[in-house]
Amino acid sequence: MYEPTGLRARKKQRTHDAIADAAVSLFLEHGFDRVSVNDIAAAAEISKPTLFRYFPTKEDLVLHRFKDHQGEAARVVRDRAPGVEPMTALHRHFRAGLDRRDPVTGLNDHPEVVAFHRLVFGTPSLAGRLARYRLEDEEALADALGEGIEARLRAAQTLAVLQVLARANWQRIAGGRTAGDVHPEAVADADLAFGRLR
Amino acid sequence: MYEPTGLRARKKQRTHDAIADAAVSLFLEHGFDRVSVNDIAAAAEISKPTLFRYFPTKEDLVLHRFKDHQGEAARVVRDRAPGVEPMTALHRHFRAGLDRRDPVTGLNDHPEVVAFHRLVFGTPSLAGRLARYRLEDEEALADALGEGIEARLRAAQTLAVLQVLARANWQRIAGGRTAGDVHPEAVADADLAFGRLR
DNA sequence: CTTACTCGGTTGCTTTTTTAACCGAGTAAC
DNA sequence: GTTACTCGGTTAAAAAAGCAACCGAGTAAG
Repeated sequence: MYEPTGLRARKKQRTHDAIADAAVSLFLEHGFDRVSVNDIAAAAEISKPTLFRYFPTKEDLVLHRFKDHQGEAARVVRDRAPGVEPMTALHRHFRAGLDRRDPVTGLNDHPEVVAFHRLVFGTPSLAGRLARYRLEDEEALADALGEGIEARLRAAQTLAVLQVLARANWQRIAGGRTAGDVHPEAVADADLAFGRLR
Repeated sequence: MYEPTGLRARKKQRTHDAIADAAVSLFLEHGFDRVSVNDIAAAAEISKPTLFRYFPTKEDLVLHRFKDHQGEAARVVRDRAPGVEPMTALHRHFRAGLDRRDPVTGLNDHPEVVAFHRLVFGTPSLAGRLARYRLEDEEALADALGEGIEARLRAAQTLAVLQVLARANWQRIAGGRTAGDVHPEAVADADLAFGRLR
């Protein structure tokens, strides 16, 4: 269990971050469709093929931030402590996300995060790909929950709930309120939603 | 007459500078012999073979600054305007160097330059290589001045004069005086030396 | 006298990056 | 309806960089 911290790995990490940072900042400034991959490569001082070696598509330049959370629900269920119900584990996990203002919960009022959110959901192709990611998440969660149609239904309902909760939080933030102000309602919403889910 | 300003060239230039800067600053801090090429490579965040791809020897990490001036005297003579005597061209060139405080004239009191000077002439292996560079300069200047033993003698005397002038200036600066203060004497010395040379 | 360092410098092999050219789809000009 | 763009994305070849292992000389310990 060793991670190579050689020059190669370090420079790769830096290149990756340089590309992602250049891309997001250009997208936020001009909009996703008005920035070409050539512009990004130039800003990051790398060539176009190199850009595509780090990110398979233009959309991934934005969506890679969600990739870290890919399959998270399934993982939470699979790694839960013995004796804990799946829905309880997911509830606690979401609650912890709220407490630490994890952007995926929608409860984060940093200007960058809000602008990033607006970028993603204001760009159809990005929102579309995000929806497809959810389908994969659903499948993975279904597998973690068991077999058959019942597991699938519960997985679909769970992810739907998570999305509604996050969206509700985000809309409140977008309305001008602070994360700290919204937090109690967000917790209450989550309690209610997960209670109903059980 | 176009210079390729692609990514490749730009990054090469940056790597070159990063290595040279890291090396000189480490040398100034700890001394030439107490810094290994491994230390320099680590500080510049490159591998050892890469370092030697940019600089053939450890000494060149310091002396590359003089390489820019390699063969300068010969060039000045060869490119002089028609009707101008070789020694006159060299005299004017040196005088111009004094006016712009070119470090090779010794008339520069920037702390970095002084420290660098002390580094070079306080390290035997470096001073030695620098002397060998002078021999090449002499040959080139001799070729520019003509053929036969006479041209060689004039070349040798000329470079000797240049070195004496620079060393005199440097010693005055090392004594604590400023470049502006020393400048008139440096000009007078040069006038005298080149007058005698003709 | 061996053993085991360190240091300047090199060698071969692999990985990464650049370059220039290309593809297919869209789109504006004439 | 062709021409000539631009854009997302790919390909092949060549340059550059990383890595590990080595060489030969020096040097200190036992």
